[in-house]
Amino acid sequence: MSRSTTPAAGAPDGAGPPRRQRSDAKRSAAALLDAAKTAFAQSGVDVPAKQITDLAGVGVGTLYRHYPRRSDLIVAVLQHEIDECVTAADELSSGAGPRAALVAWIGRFTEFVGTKQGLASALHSGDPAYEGLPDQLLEQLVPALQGLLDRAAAAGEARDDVSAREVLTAIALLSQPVPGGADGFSERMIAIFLDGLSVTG
Amino acid sequence: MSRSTTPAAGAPDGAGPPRRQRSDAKRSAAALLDAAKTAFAQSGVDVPAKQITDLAGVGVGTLYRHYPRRSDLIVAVLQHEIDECVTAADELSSGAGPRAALVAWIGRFTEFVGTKQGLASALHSGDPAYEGLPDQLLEQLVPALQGLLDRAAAAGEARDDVSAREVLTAIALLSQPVPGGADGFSERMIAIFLDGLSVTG
Amino acid sequence: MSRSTTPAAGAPDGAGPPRRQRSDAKRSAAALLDAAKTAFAQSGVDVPAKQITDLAGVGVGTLYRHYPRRSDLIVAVLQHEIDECVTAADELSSGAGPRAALVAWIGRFTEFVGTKQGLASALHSGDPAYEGLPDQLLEQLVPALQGLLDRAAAAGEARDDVSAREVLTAIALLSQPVPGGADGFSERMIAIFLDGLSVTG
Amino acid sequence: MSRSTTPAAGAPDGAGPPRRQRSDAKRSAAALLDAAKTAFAQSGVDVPAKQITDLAGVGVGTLYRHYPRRSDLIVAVLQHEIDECVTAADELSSGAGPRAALVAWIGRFTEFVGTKQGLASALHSGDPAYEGLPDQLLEQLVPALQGLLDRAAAAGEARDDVSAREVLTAIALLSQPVPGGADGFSERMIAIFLDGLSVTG
DNA sequence: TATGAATGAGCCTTCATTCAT
DNA sequence: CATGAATGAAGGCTCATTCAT
Repeated sequence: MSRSTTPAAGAPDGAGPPRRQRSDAKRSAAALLDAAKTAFAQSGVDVPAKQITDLAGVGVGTLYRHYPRRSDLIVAVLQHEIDECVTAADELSSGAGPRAALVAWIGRFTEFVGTKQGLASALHSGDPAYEGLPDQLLEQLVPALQGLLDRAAAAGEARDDVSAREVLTAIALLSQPVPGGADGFSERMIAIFLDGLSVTG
Repeated sequence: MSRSTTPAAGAPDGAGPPRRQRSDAKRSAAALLDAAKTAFAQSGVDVPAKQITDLAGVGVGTLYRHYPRRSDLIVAVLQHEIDECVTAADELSSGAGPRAALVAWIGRFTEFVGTKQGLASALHSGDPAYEGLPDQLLEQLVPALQGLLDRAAAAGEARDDVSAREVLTAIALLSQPVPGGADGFSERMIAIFLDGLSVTG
Repeated sequence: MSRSTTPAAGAPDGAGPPRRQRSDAKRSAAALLDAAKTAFAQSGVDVPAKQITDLAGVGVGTLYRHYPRRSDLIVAVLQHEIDECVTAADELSSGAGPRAALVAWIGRFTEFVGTKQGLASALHSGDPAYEGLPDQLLEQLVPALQGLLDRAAAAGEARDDVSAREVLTAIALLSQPVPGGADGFSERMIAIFLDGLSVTG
Repeated sequence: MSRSTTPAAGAPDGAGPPRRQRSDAKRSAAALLDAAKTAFAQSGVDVPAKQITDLAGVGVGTLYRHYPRRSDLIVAVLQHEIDECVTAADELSSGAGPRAALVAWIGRFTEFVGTKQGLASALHSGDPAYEGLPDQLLEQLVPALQGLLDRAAAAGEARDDVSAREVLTAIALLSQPVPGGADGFSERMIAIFLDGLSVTG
């Protein structure tokens, strides 16, 4: 009734691709997901929405259409990566030896967690939108690790009084990137932890 | 030479309101430090300044006088606790056995880190104000742990190819509170890590 | 001359999805009109377009095709009801006695206005799109009332120094629903007003 | 932690008064009240906050400090005027004759309502913030009118089966400014209504 | 020195409007 | 013709920071 918006915004960019090709909404959603992943990694979960949309090459409105709340975006990003991680476990479990497979997968997981810095803290922010989220995500990874862990335990190469879930959490913590951390810090600390995990005595 | 150096203990105040007269700026600074510690713990480092000043019972202006930048406050809070932690190490080192002392101090440290959640992420935020800060703080703790670690290594109870600094960092990570974490999660994971640390083979 | 003017009732449609084929644009326009009437009543004239289109079961684009500006929709809604009101006057004028017919029609009009709450304020919003609109709409009702009013005046049952237009406006105002209004408030106040109108002295 | 606001905004306006004189918060609140009154009258209750603050010569923040919610401002504006209206009643009641006083006060009230257009609709918006507000405001005016009404009734100049509250509401409705309204429209319609009110038969 | 009112930049979010399909 | 995804301007609101008192 009152909005007197200027008729059109005109072309925002002479150069870019021929834009707005009704590129099947999915394109936008995916681009946003990707942009968010990058933006979150660079600037944390509180990164301004504008930064994400610019990176994705879409308007803010599009972000809100696909991910009404910030948490929706965060969840989507996490879920997307978790999926990849689970897949990796399947592939690894049918390959190398018990210990090797365990180590390999943990390496993959470490990599994943390493780029998720801020995300974790968002999950614990108390925002009701994340209610049970960490748990839910973690549960998807538990089976992946459990299999590998069982094989190792069966081979006498791992203690059996620790749950896959706990190991997962511990590894996740040790995978956090640290400022003055020399290269391979995470890997070496995780190795020590795994050593402790092998102390079956 | 007879003028008392004490800054006018009996300032004239007949007129004005009974305002907090010359109430030693230090009082404010301390109150703010305390309030910040609490506020940070409750709401993270991004807690609104107002919340801190309200808690401290001072005006915002006072916060800015004592701690011009948010980082100044964060640093102060951390430094304050680090000091207490270092002191504890001194006391412990001259008490129990090598391993016991090590474990005890790490327990103390764990406790400290456990309540600092958000602070850590602030340090890694990339903000130039924290340039080298984590390092600097860590360095103060290194000597504290190194002594305990050396004693343990000398007694054959710890590998010697890991620096005190690395152990400190690893423990700090494992001390992070986790959401679904059962009681004693941190302690148990740290125990496993220490087990790995004892694997001198 | 043998070609049927009916626009291809049997359009080829073998391929595409069973889309609403040539579903008479009128259907959409009508559905929108109806939806708008409801939406306006519920949420005022500023109700988001989306809400109207959802209610009508059409896409936003369709709304803009039929009613480019919000005012077009508002005008259409009002016009639609005015028409019904005028029709009612015709029927009533040839029925009951002077006073009874007048009262009856005003009752009908009251009902109409009562559900138009927000619309009125839109008309007075200063938006050039409504320039002269209220006048135009009002003019259509004037004849309807004038006849009834004249009959009453002729019978000495109404003063004659007030125009049908003014009466119409006054009644419209008194018909506005009021919050704490007891049932029949409008009716009773209008009755008082009509009493005043009868004071021919 | 992240806000990198440019240090200062500099002087927004070379010409204006020497600004920011700590002019006793009340000054701001009053200026805002006044500006709001004007802005509401000109552009309705939904007028952008910026428009109000510009008019008041203060920053947006100041608006939110004094009136956190839009409704707070609306209520304040209304209350302010109600007060003046009530005061007027006191003065009038001890002056002219019964009917004259009644008419005079209603004139005053009409004036008040006439400039409140949009406000009324805000009160009926269903926003919980206005819960009971109209009632509350109305109740303050009821005693003012009741006295005048009683005097008139006692003098046989007004029917007694209508409450002051109802009269108040009816008058308020008739006082609404109408677009094509000739000068004195409200007054004349109200006069007719009052005539009806005098029909004691 | 302390206070807290004022400021305004910046971010979030909604929604009118366009336009590719 | 209809659809609904995309866009981006507009406005709400918060909160860091300054500065008059």
